[in-house]
Amino acid sequence: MPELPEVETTLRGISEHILNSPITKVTIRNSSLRWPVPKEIIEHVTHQKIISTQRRAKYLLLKTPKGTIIIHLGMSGSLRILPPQTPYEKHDHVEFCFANGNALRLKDPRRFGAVLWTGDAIHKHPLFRHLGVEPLTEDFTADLLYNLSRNRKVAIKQFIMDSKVVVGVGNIYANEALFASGINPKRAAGKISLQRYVKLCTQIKRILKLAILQGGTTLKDFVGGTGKPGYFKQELLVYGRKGEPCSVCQNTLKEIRQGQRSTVYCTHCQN
DNA sequence: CAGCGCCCCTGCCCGC
DNA sequence: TGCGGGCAGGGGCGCT
Repeated sequence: MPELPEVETTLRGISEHILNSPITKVTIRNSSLRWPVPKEIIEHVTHQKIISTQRRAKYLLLKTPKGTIIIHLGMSGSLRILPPQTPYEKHDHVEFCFANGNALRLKDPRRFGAVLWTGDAIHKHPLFRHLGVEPLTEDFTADLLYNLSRNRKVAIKQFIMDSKVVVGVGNIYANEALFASGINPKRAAGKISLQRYVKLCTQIKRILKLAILQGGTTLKDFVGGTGKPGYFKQELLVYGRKGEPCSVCQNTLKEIRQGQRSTVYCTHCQN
Protein backbone atom coordinates (compact mmCIF):
# COMPACT_ATOMS: atom_id res chain seq x y z
CA MET A 1 0.00 0.00 0.00
CA PRO A 2 2.19 2.75 1.17
CA GLU A 3 4.63 4.60 -0.98
CA LEU A 4 6.79 7.44 0.23
CA PRO A 5 3.94 9.95 0.74
CA GLU A 6 1.93 7.46 2.78
CA VAL A 7 4.93 6.58 4.92
CA GLU A 8 5.70 10.26 5.42
CA THR A 9 2.05 10.94 6.30
CA THR A 10 2.15 8.11 8.81
CA LEU A 11 5.36 9.38 10.38
CA ARG A 12 3.96 12.89 10.74
CA GLY A 13 0.77 11.51 12.20
CA ILE A 14 2.35 9.36 14.88
CA SER A 15 5.48 11.26 15.94
CA GLU A 16 4.10 13.76 18.43
CA HIS A 17 2.19 10.98 20.21
CA ILE A 18 5.16 8.74 20.85
CA LEU A 19 8.13 11.04 21.37
CA ASN A 20 9.82 11.30 24.76
CA SER A 21 7.45 9.06 26.68
CA PRO A 22 8.76 5.80 28.13
CA ILE A 23 7.71 2.61 26.38
CA THR A 24 5.87 0.59 29.02
CA LYS A 25 5.00 -2.52 27.06
CA VAL A 26 5.74 -4.20 23.76
CA THR A 27 3.32 -6.82 22.48
CA ILE A 28 4.13 -9.14 19.59
CA ARG A 29 0.91 -10.94 18.73
CA ASN A 30 2.19 -12.40 15.50
CA SER A 31 5.89 -12.34 14.79
CA SER A 32 5.71 -13.81 11.30
CA LEU A 33 6.00 -10.72 9.19
CA ARG A 34 8.43 -10.44 6.29
CA TRP A 35 11.16 -11.35 8.74
CA PRO A 36 10.46 -12.67 12.22
CA VAL A 37 9.96 -9.79 14.63
CA PRO A 38 12.97 -10.20 16.94
CA LYS A 39 11.97 -10.99 20.49
CA GLU A 40 14.98 -9.09 21.77
CA ILE A 41 13.27 -5.91 20.70
CA ILE A 42 11.12 -6.17 23.82
CA GLU A 43 14.02 -6.02 26.28
CA HIS A 44 15.84 -3.44 24.21
CA VAL A 45 13.07 -0.88 24.04
CA THR A 46 10.99 -1.39 27.18
CA HIS A 47 11.54 1.61 29.51
CA GLN A 48 13.31 3.46 26.70
CA LYS A 49 12.02 6.65 25.11
CA ILE A 50 11.82 7.41 21.43
CA ILE A 51 13.97 10.48 21.09
CA SER A 52 13.52 11.12 17.39
CA THR A 53 11.65 9.77 14.40
CA GLN A 54 12.59 9.80 10.76
CA ARG A 55 11.93 8.20 7.43
CA ARG A 56 14.50 6.64 5.11
CA ALA A 57 13.09 5.30 1.86
CA LYS A 58 9.84 3.63 2.94
CA TYR A 59 11.19 2.69 6.34
CA LEU A 60 10.06 4.43 9.50
CA LEU A 61 12.85 4.82 12.03
CA LEU A 62 12.08 5.29 15.72
CA LYS A 63 15.28 6.12 17.56
CA THR A 64 15.95 5.39 21.21
CA PRO A 65 19.22 6.06 23.04
CA LYS A 66 20.15 2.39 22.57
CA GLY A 67 19.26 1.88 18.96
CA THR A 68 16.52 2.11 16.37
CA ILE A 69 13.17 0.45 15.79
CA ILE A 70 12.81 -0.11 12.03
CA ILE A 71 9.29 -0.43 10.67
CA HIS A 72 8.24 -1.14 7.10
CA LEU A 73 4.59 -1.19 6.05
CA GLY A 74 4.96 -3.50 3.06
CA MET A 75 1.90 -3.51 0.80
CA SER A 76 -0.87 -3.48 3.35
CA GLY A 77 0.56 -2.19 6.62
CA SER A 78 -0.69 0.75 8.64
CA LEU A 79 0.33 2.28 11.93
CA ARG A 80 -2.22 3.87 14.21
CA ILE A 81 -2.21 5.75 17.48
CA LEU A 82 -4.90 4.27 19.70
CA PRO A 83 -6.18 4.78 23.23
CA PRO A 84 -5.03 2.26 25.82
CA GLN A 85 -6.80 -1.12 25.88
CA THR A 86 -8.32 -0.73 22.43
CA PRO A 87 -9.54 -4.22 21.51
CA TYR A 88 -7.31 -5.98 19.00
CA GLU A 89 -8.60 -6.54 15.53
CA LYS A 90 -7.61 -9.14 13.01
CA HIS A 91 -4.11 -8.53 11.66
CA ASP A 92 -3.02 -6.29 14.54
CA HIS A 93 0.44 -7.81 14.94
CA VAL A 94 2.65 -5.56 17.04
CA GLU A 95 1.95 -2.88 19.63
CA PHE A 96 4.07 -0.43 21.60
CA CYS A 97 2.42 1.11 24.67
CA PHE A 98 3.67 4.39 26.09
CA ALA A 99 3.54 5.93 29.55
CA ASN A 100 1.51 8.82 28.13
CA GLY A 101 -1.33 6.40 27.43
CA ASN A 102 -0.88 6.12 23.70
CA ALA A 103 -0.53 2.83 21.90
CA LEU A 104 1.21 2.51 18.56
CA ARG A 105 -0.20 -0.46 16.71
CA LEU A 106 0.80 -2.13 13.45
CA LYS A 107 -1.92 -3.75 11.39
CA ASP A 108 -0.75 -5.61 8.31
CA PRO A 109 -3.08 -8.15 6.65
CA ARG A 110 -0.59 -9.41 4.09
CA ARG A 111 2.35 -9.41 6.49
CA PHE A 112 4.84 -8.11 3.94
CA GLY A 113 5.81 -5.46 6.45
CA ALA A 114 8.57 -5.64 9.02
CA VAL A 115 9.48 -4.61 12.56
CA LEU A 116 13.19 -4.85 13.24
CA TRP A 117 15.71 -3.57 15.72
CA THR A 118 19.28 -2.41 15.32
CA GLY A 119 21.69 -1.19 17.94
CA ASP A 120 24.01 0.08 15.23
CA ALA A 121 24.11 3.17 13.09
CA ILE A 122 21.33 2.83 10.58
CA HIS A 123 23.48 3.34 7.52
CA LYS A 124 25.44 0.21 8.44
CA HIS A 125 22.36 -1.98 8.39
CA PRO A 126 22.26 -4.34 5.39
CA LEU A 127 18.80 -3.11 4.36
CA PHE A 128 20.04 0.46 4.16
CA ARG A 129 23.53 0.07 2.83
CA HIS A 130 22.63 0.06 -0.86
CA LEU A 131 19.75 2.51 -0.87
CA GLY A 132 19.81 5.31 -3.40
CA VAL A 133 19.04 8.99 -2.87
CA GLU A 134 15.96 10.46 -1.28
CA PRO A 135 13.82 12.00 -4.03
CA LEU A 136 12.89 15.07 -2.02
CA THR A 137 16.46 16.19 -1.40
CA GLU A 138 18.73 18.30 -3.55
CA ASP A 139 20.87 15.20 -4.11
CA PHE A 140 18.17 13.86 -6.41
CA THR A 141 18.89 15.50 -9.74
CA ALA A 142 18.43 14.96 -13.45
CA ASP A 143 22.20 14.63 -13.76
CA LEU A 144 22.17 11.76 -11.28
CA LEU A 145 19.41 9.93 -13.17
CA TYR A 146 21.17 10.57 -16.45
CA ASN A 147 24.54 9.34 -15.23
CA LEU A 148 23.20 6.23 -13.47
CA SER A 149 21.14 5.27 -16.50
CA ARG A 150 23.86 5.27 -19.15
CA ASN A 151 24.09 1.86 -20.82
CA ARG A 152 21.13 0.61 -18.81
CA LYS A 153 18.60 -1.36 -20.81
CA VAL A 154 15.87 -1.51 -18.17
CA ALA A 155 12.64 0.26 -18.90
CA ILE A 156 12.49 3.73 -17.40
CA LYS A 157 9.57 2.78 -15.19
CA GLN A 158 11.53 -0.01 -13.53
CA PHE A 159 14.59 2.21 -13.37
CA ILE A 160 12.86 4.89 -11.28
CA MET A 161 11.33 2.20 -9.07
CA ASP A 162 14.79 0.73 -8.37
CA SER A 163 15.69 1.64 -4.80
CA LYS A 164 19.38 1.56 -5.62
CA VAL A 165 18.73 4.52 -7.92
CA VAL A 166 16.17 6.54 -5.99
CA VAL A 167 14.04 5.44 -3.07
CA GLY A 168 10.36 5.85 -2.37
CA VAL A 169 8.97 5.89 -5.90
CA GLY A 170 6.42 3.08 -5.98
CA ASN A 171 4.02 1.91 -8.64
CA ILE A 172 1.41 4.65 -8.32
CA TYR A 173 3.80 7.56 -8.43
CA ALA A 174 6.05 6.02 -11.09
CA ASN A 175 3.02 5.79 -13.37
CA GLU A 176 1.93 9.33 -12.59
CA ALA A 177 5.38 10.89 -12.93
CA LEU A 178 5.96 9.27 -16.33
CA PHE A 179 2.60 10.50 -17.57
CA ALA A 180 3.29 14.00 -16.32
CA SER A 181 6.68 13.89 -18.06
CA GLY A 182 5.36 12.52 -21.37
CA ILE A 183 7.72 9.57 -21.28
CA ASN A 184 6.77 6.08 -22.49
CA PRO A 185 7.27 3.73 -19.52
CA LYS A 186 8.83 1.10 -21.80
CA ARG A 187 11.62 3.34 -23.06
CA ALA A 188 15.09 2.10 -22.14
CA ALA A 189 16.50 4.19 -19.30
CA GLY A 190 19.83 4.46 -21.10
CA LYS A 191 18.24 6.08 -24.13
CA ILE A 192 16.60 8.99 -22.39
CA SER A 193 18.10 12.44 -22.84
CA LEU A 194 19.24 14.71 -20.04
CA GLN A 195 16.50 17.17 -20.97
CA ARG A 196 13.84 14.54 -20.44
CA TYR A 197 15.40 13.54 -17.13
CA VAL A 198 15.15 17.17 -16.06
CA LYS A 199 11.42 16.97 -16.63
CA LEU A 200 11.08 13.57 -14.98
CA CYS A 201 13.05 14.59 -11.91
CA THR A 202 10.94 17.71 -11.54
CA GLN A 203 7.69 15.77 -11.88
CA ILE A 204 8.69 13.08 -9.38
CA LYS A 205 9.41 15.77 -6.80
CA ARG A 206 6.25 17.70 -7.60
CA ILE A 207 3.96 14.68 -7.41
CA LEU A 208 5.48 13.27 -4.22
CA LYS A 209 5.25 16.68 -2.50
CA LEU A 210 1.67 17.17 -3.63
CA ALA A 211 0.72 13.69 -2.43
CA ILE A 212 2.24 14.39 0.98
CA LEU A 213 0.27 17.64 1.19
CA GLN A 214 -2.91 15.67 0.50
CA GLY A 215 -2.10 13.09 3.15
CA GLY A 216 -1.14 10.34 0.72
CA THR A 217 -3.24 8.14 -1.51
CA THR A 218 -6.02 6.07 0.01
CA LEU A 219 -6.85 3.22 -2.35
CA LYS A 220 -8.51 0.72 -0.09
CA ASP A 221 -8.10 1.45 3.56
CA PHE A 222 -4.91 3.44 4.01
CA VAL A 223 -5.09 5.85 6.90
CA GLY A 224 -2.35 8.06 8.28
CA GLY A 225 -1.25 7.72 11.88
CA THR A 226 -4.19 9.70 13.16
CA GLY A 227 -6.73 7.72 11.18
CA LYS A 228 -7.46 10.17 8.38
CA PRO A 229 -7.55 8.87 4.81
CA GLY A 230 -5.39 10.41 2.08
CA TYR A 231 -6.90 12.53 -0.63
CA PHE A 232 -4.40 12.12 -3.44
CA LYS A 233 -6.47 9.47 -5.18
CA GLN A 234 -8.53 12.13 -6.85
CA GLU A 235 -5.35 13.52 -8.42
CA LEU A 236 -4.35 10.27 -10.09
CA LEU A 237 -4.40 10.72 -13.86
CA VAL A 238 -3.37 7.27 -15.07
CA TYR A 239 -3.00 4.82 -12.18
CA GLY A 240 -6.10 2.64 -12.00
CA ARG A 241 -7.58 4.30 -15.10
CA LYS A 242 -7.05 1.65 -17.76
CA GLY A 243 -9.60 2.05 -20.54
CA GLU A 244 -10.56 5.57 -19.53
CA PRO A 245 -9.86 8.55 -21.78
CA CYS A 246 -6.55 10.36 -21.30
CA SER A 247 -7.17 13.61 -19.42
CA VAL A 248 -5.09 15.48 -21.99
CA CYS A 249 -5.88 13.94 -25.43
CA GLN A 250 -8.88 11.63 -24.76
CA ASN A 251 -7.02 8.65 -26.21
CA THR A 252 -7.86 5.43 -24.34
CA LEU A 253 -5.34 4.70 -21.58
CA LYS A 254 -3.50 1.43 -22.06
CA GLU A 255 -2.38 -1.08 -19.44
CA ILE A 256 0.70 -3.28 -19.73
CA ARG A 257 2.74 -5.34 -17.25
CA GLN A 258 6.30 -4.51 -16.36
CA GLY A 259 8.10 -6.68 -13.85
CA GLN A 260 4.84 -8.15 -12.53
CA ARG A 261 3.41 -4.69 -11.96
CA SER A 262 0.75 -2.86 -13.88
CA THR A 263 1.64 0.18 -15.92
CA VAL A 264 -1.03 2.49 -17.27
CA TYR A 265 -0.12 5.12 -19.82
CA CYS A 266 -1.23 7.11 -22.82
CA THR A 267 0.28 5.87 -26.08
CA HIS A 268 -0.35 9.28 -27.63
CA CYS A 269 1.04 11.59 -24.93
CA GLN A 270 3.90 9.38 -23.75
CA ASN A 271 6.69 8.48 -26.12
C1' DC B 1 27.13 -6.49 -11.96
C1' DA B 2 22.73 -6.36 -14.83
C1' DG B 3 18.44 -8.27 -15.59
C1' DC B 4 15.07 -11.29 -14.87
C1' DG B 5 11.37 -13.90 -12.26
C1' DC B 6 9.71 -15.68 -7.87
C1' DC B 7 7.73 -15.38 -3.72
C1' DC B 8 6.09 -14.04 0.91
C1' DC B 9 0.36 -13.33 2.37
C1' DT B 10 -4.66 -12.02 2.76
C1' DG B 11 -8.57 -9.81 0.74
C1' DC B 12 -11.27 -8.31 -2.83
C1' DC B 13 -13.23 -8.06 -7.34
C1' DC B 14 -14.61 -10.08 -11.52
C1' DG B 15 -16.46 -13.46 -14.56
C1' DC B 16 -18.83 -17.63 -15.02
C1' DT C 1 -25.18 -16.80 -4.47
C1' DG C 2 -20.83 -19.52 -4.83
C1' DC C 3 -16.35 -20.33 -6.39
C1' DG C 4 -11.91 -20.14 -8.80
C1' DG C 5 -8.60 -17.04 -10.83
C1' DG C 6 -6.19 -13.01 -10.91
C1' DC C 7 -4.65 -8.98 -9.05
C1' DA C 8 -3.11 -5.49 -5.26
C1' DG C 9 0.39 0.27 -2.91
C1' DG C 10 6.92 -3.78 -1.82
C1' DG C 11 11.12 -5.54 -2.26
C1' DG C 12 14.62 -9.09 -1.00
C1' DC C 13 16.62 -13.00 -2.97
C1' DG C 14 18.41 -16.39 -6.03
C1' DC C 15 19.31 -17.63 -10.60
C1' DT C 16 21.37 -16.91 -15.35
